[in-house]
Amino acid sequence: MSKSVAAKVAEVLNAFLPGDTRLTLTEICRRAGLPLTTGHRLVGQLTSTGMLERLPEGSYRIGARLWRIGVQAAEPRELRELALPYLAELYTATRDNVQLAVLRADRVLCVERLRGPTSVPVVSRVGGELPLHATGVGKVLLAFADPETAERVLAGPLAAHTPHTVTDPDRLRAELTEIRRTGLAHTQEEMTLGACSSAAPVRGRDDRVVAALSVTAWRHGADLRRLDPAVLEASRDLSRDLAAAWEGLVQAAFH
Amino acid sequence: MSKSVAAKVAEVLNAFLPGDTRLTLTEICRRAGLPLTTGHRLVGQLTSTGMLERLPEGSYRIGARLWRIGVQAAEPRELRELALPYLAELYTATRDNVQLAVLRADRVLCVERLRGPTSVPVVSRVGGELPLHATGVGKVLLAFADPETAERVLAGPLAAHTPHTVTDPDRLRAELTEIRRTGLAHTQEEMTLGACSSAAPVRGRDDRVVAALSVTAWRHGADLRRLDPAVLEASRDLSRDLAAAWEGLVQAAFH
DNA sequence: AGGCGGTCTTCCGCTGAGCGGAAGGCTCCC
DNA sequence: GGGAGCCTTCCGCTCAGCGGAAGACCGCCT
Repeated sequence: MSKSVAAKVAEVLNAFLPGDTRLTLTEICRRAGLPLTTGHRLVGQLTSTGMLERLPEGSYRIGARLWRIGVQAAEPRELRELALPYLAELYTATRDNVQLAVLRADRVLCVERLRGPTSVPVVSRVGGELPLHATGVGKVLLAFADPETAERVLAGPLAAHTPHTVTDPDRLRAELTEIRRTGLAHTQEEMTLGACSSAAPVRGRDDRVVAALSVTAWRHGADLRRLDPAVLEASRDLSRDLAAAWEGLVQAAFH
Repeated sequence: MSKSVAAKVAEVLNAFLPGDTRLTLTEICRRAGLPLTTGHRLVGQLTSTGMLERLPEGSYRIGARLWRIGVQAAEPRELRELALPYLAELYTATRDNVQLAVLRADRVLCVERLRGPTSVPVVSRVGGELPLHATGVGKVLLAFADPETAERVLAGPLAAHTPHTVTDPDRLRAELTEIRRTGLAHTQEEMTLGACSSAAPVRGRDDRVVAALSVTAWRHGADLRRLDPAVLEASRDLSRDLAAAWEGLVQAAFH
């Protein structure tokens, strides 16, 4: 069965990965699995409609129109809109890299990120993915995930991103147990050399963990645990607000 | 000439306007100008690819996959990423509705918005549009727009959103002159009854105004001008950071 | 119970939009 | 000059896309 045009359009758009500021037509076709002619025609049509934009030197990037459509997605917009003020306070308190993430397909999906001119550069990008075992938010999400998810991840390949990445499943299980006990996760140069983080869960309805937030700082800064109180406070305040928001939605549904 | 499938896909996605949490299939087809059968097929294909999501009660919404694609759009992502820490500080300082906007097709395009549980509810939505003449950010963008744009907007219909909306072009011209002089714009219940705002320009390369930021608060709160220092500071700091970022990009391009 | 209005789903004969290999042009580099 | 990589255009072929019609479902009202 041949692929529909709409499916090909999706392949073209999916060719753009987080971090790709622009792609050549040839690279788009390679990633989308389309012949050049077909890709050329579809990319042209998507450019005409504003979904893609062509740069002066000939390559393409995601268009502003797609941004306007994409930001309307309820998920994860509702979460990030509620979270933004707490992330703002956390950023103001720490002046470091603040992040909000959710669990998606056994990976960390970065929903929002705040960093200032003096923040540690990190690899996360909004809309991008990171591994669960090597990031603060990832460890939190893993700790509070259902046991099947956790075991599936721990049984899978655990890549060493730096010499400090914890790749031993038993050691990770012990860490996850501790995270569930304390409500806090830490990493020490496990994803990026020099970068350490403190992370905590964000709870929604029925105390379920729906996200995690974190601060990432340079290792040689002050003791990382000094970030814990601010992280815990943001976690608590956002969780409370989410619960209230859910309650409001339930109230609205029944009245 | 008939419309290509890719163009129809764009029409379907464009049917979703800011504020539409979900649409029925029939409404999507109505807005996209498509027969039910054609729409049904395309919407089904877009749902299969994750661009749209179908809700249990049968209506549709923008899918998370489109969010992930849309957030990669360089414009306005680069601006908002640089702006976020300054918006964060402005929010923390004021605890009110903070907004970043750009000029797009003679309208205000809301690029980012921060509001907390106690913030004044406003009509702006990320990705949504608002009029130039009735909002703080709009007046700033108009004041520093090229003269043709300003005259075109002032010559066009100036809707009265509340009884306080300034719709007299000459009065608006005088306001714009004052805004250019002081670097600040104010509104008093012109867009929403009860809501007042203070706004300032965000400058990029060559001192060009590329955006505007604002705080919106309840009228019966403290005197609005108390917000001015924080708004001006955020405006100044962000503009400086943007200039430095441009400089860095220029340096990178030549080395 | 029945009618109405709105929604969504499926059918299926028809046809032109979509297909993509080939050829060619352009730019950059060695 | 030649190679590599990119992008553009052509054009004969064909089946994916088309959409009106019919029908199903649901909720509301009388």
